[in-house]
Amino acid sequence: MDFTAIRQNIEKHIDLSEEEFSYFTSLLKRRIAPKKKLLLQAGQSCTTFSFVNSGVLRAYYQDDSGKESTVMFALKDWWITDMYCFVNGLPAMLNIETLADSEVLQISKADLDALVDKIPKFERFLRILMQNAYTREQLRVIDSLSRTAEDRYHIFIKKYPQVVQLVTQRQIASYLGITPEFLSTIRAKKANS
Amino acid sequence: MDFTAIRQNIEKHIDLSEEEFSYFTSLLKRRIAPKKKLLLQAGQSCTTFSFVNSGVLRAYYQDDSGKESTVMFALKDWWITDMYCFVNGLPAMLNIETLADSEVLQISKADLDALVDKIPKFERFLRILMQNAYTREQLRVIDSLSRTAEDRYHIFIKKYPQVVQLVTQRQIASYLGITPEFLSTIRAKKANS
DNA sequence: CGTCTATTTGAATGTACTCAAAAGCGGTGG
DNA sequence: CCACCGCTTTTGAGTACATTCAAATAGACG
Repeated sequence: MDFTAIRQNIEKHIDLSEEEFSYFTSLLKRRIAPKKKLLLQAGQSCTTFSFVNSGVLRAYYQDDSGKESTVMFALKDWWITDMYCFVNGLPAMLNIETLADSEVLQISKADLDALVDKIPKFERFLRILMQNAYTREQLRVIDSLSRTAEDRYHIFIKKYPQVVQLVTQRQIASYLGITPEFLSTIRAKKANS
Repeated sequence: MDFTAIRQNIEKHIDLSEEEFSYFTSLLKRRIAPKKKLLLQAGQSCTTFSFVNSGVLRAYYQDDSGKESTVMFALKDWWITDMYCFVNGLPAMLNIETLADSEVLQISKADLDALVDKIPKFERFLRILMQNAYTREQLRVIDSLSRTAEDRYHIFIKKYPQVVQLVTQRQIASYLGITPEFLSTIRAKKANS
């Protein structure tokens, strides 16, 4: 298994000895999936937290009418799960699918709980991860409250240019909370200006 | 100073000895403010994290045109700050105002950093706080993407009935991302059904 | 009691959606 | 290699949800 990326990801925030790191990696399970597979399905128990080693994933909510709302995209170096259901031990509300052939490194909730008890530095690591996730979502809320769909689209492509290359416009539309048709008109408008 | 509420708040998640707790409280500064005062103003440096001991606060973003978007309300037992700017040492983007006479207990960023180094249990406490904040915001994003304003209003009054008593409809509208006029028509509709 | 702000109501407008149909694009099998 | 299939994107017409602006009414506070 290739732990280069995950090691860098963690050591951006905490320092680990070789023993600590190899204990950590002993808890990881590698999982690969081809494009268009569900790694997590709404209703299933959500007991793993995944680090993206390669590929592209998308977490989305699907309402009763079938409409999808994209919660997040995850490229290499991102962590992804249905955090609400993961921490509360509830059945997943979200679906997580691969948008390309992907490889993830997964840790179970039980192992993660044991890890933070054994090595408190991981508690800090997770605190920082959660802090960043919180502030990112809060900024997204502010954008969704204060800006038009057109502005949000331009902010999105500026903030996540790599994602734009890898996902469909339908998926971007569902991240922005608009229809694919309306996103198309926004893009047409931009082209003529 | 009355530390009953903050002690309970923390001991919901971690256990502290008397020494640990009194070290923690030695870092707190009490601040009281009458209704309609700004505890934090956009542009100021944002170096404190506040626990609400009594009263009601509101954090909001104000765009260039003057339009306000409410990010959160905080009642007794809530923690509030402009987290993004607090953790990154940036000037505040948000304003935080009292909606009633209020008392908060504040800890500075420097003291909080020292605290988590000294007592790792606080790292866990903050991790849980951030986790809850993250999942709460994520649910809010999902609601804002997948539901109409009318649904979001009904969800809001069900989820935060105490808040509804204490804040104006204008403020609720700015939390939902709609105009006060439109919230009024939603309410009228509900009354006739 | 008077003033100030919040809320309501209504008309006109704009932003975004629905539905339908056409055009584009990528992958697969013959 | 290209023809076809399925899916995505575009385009357009009609509609619904939400905003703006203005004015009336109601509440809160000194």
